[in-house]
Amino acid sequence: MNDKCNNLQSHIQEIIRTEQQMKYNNYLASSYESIHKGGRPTLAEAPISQTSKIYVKTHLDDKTLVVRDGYQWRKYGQKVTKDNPSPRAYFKCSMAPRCPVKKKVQRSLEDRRYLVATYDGEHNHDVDCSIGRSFASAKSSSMAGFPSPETSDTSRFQSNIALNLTLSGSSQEKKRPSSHNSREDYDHHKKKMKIEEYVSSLANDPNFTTALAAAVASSITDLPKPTIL
DNA sequence: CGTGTTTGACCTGCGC
DNA sequence: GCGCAGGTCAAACACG
Repeated sequence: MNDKCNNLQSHIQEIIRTEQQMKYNNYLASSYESIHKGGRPTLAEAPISQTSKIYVKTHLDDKTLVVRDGYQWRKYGQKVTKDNPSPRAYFKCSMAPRCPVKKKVQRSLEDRRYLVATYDGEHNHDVDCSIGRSFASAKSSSMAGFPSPETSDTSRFQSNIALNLTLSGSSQEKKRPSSHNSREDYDHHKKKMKIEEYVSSLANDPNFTTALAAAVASSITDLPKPTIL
């Protein structure tokens, strides 16, 4: 057990170094953005619990601008903005008829592998699917069920991980009722393939393994969670 | 047929 | 007042 703890501790040191590297990368991205947004309130100035921003890693050739966060969104517009050649997509929360939450999704100018999702407002309802709940619980200890305001790079980092965990519970999969026989088998197979794909991508995702290791470590020991300065 | 997406038009706020 | 850019609307369209 002690050996395992020692291994974990040394692994956590690596994790912290990795996070610091990520923090630096994210800092570059946000600095670039604030410079180019001119006049836009800085994130620290933005009202807490009203606006938050998360970064989601995607494939470069993925043009869907879809950020799967456990909620159901309806796209209502798309624009190409002046400071970023990638189109910005506008979404409204469609899980509740009167939910005021909106989000904007645009590929990061600094690092085009990342989508930047900006959330506006607060949900007046819960996530009603199991995946959504797992999304919320994945963030449970330090975050609410909704992406927290971007007050630190840690939150952005954690949001990124949480989002990757929700991939199989997208709106695209939620509504088809189960049918029978070959159709059911086909759907099941398809779902299985998808899950395997996600699991494989998670396994290869250093962010995920990092967070997993930290969670395991903190549950075994009383080590504080890694923090970013 | 219901639901979600696309996309051009329109609205609004801001700087000059 | 004008022009620009971001945000929103809504008709047309696609899809299951």
